[in-house]
Amino acid sequence: MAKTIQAIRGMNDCLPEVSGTWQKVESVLRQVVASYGYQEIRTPIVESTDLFKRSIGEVTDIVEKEMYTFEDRNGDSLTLRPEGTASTVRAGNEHGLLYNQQQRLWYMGPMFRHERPQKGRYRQFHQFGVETYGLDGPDIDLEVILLSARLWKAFGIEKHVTLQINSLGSNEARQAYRETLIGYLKERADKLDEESLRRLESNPLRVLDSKSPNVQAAIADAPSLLDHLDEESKTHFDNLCERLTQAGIAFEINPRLVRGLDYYNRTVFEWVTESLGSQGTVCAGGRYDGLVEQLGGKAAPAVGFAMGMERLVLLLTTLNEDALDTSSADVYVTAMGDDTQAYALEVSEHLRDALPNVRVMMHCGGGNFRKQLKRADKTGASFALLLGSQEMQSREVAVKPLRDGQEQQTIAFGALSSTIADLLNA
RNA sequence: GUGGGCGUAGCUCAGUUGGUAGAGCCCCGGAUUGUGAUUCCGGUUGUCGUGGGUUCGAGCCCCAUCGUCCACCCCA
Repeated sequence: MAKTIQAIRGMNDCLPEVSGTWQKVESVLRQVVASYGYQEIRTPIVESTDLFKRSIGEVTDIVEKEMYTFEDRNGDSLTLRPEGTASTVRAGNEHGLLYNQQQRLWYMGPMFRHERPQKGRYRQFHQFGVETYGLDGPDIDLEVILLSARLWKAFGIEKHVTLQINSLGSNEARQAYRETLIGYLKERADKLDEESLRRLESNPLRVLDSKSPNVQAAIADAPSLLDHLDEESKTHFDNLCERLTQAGIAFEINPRLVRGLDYYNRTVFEWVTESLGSQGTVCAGGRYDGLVEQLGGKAAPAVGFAMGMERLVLLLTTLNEDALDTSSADVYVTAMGDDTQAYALEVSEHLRDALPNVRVMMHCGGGNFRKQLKRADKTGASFALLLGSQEMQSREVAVKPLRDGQEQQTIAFGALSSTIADLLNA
């Protein structure tokens, strides 16, 4: 045998046993965003490397060591997109969608980051995201969070996710706070671990959510970001919290919640679950009012979020194992004898004409009824149609239920589609 | 990038102090050539991840390497 070739590390095949779940997830996502009037935007998977350097931030891990960057044949540096927001803003600017306009957009597709694979973390992964532009009030922050909350309900997992929110304030206020925090941390440098000392230089706000109990104990009384907000951001945040409460959305204010991408300001939020191991953030987002201008457009406020679809699917399948529907047919058509083939085909095509949403699979490969019914059973079909010379001569069809104790019945060809429709709905 | 666990049949896994490879599932055939899922009988499944080393002899011990899973880190 020739040597086999494997998929690239961290890039997974989506096999039939889960592809049905993915399709369901995708259709629920589309339906919910449509119900809020959001429109889809599709952008290329490959972008100019500079786009991500300028938006995500030069010194972030994503840009420094996780991007799939390569040189095009003409020498340009290209990158497989590691996230969706930068591309959306780039496309919006390029086509004038963001110039003095309000936009409510969504996207869905594969993203690429060269990380060590782990549960809920892969090198090619999929994000579903929502981005809004031209709206600066807390009302749109609320809408975006409300939309995400509706998604959990639609998937029936609202009990397994919790909302955490925070405000990063204006860029100026955050800068000032950053200096204060660095001062505080440096005073306690002897109590910090190596990891935190490194972060002190690269991203001091990240020290706040260190997992080390020793570090947490040492910084228990660290100054809070929320006490250092500028007036406008504080009003914005208080207003959002109030509206969330009015809307009946439970949330937890987490002053240590910071985002890993540089472009965020003011509102940030995360939906977190306990059921996924260490990659527990299933959806995260916030406001990024400076990015549109930073990428060359006319300044426009923006809020959005992104959701990890692998994490969502993982959550759905671990919480609800028997919800997996791997059946491939509703009706399985069997035929015995060579001269019945044409009749079986006629029956199958007739059903597909009359009932386009019913999955009709016709047996191929011959064999006796016993063998054909074994196949029928394996597809998960609810009914088998048995077509032999008797049925063909009388223009009838034997309908055999496979999933419950119902009796087999023989009906006229003309009554077939309506009978099948009734049986499947019952 | 760092650490730990695991790599044996298509799948899930046994495999004793080192003595030449096993079970269940799946698949195929039959009991039953016009009736599945249940039952019974029979059968096929292998570069033991890869490469080296130790040994009379390695699935087992040693080294390297690749893959995979989990955690750190990072993030959705």
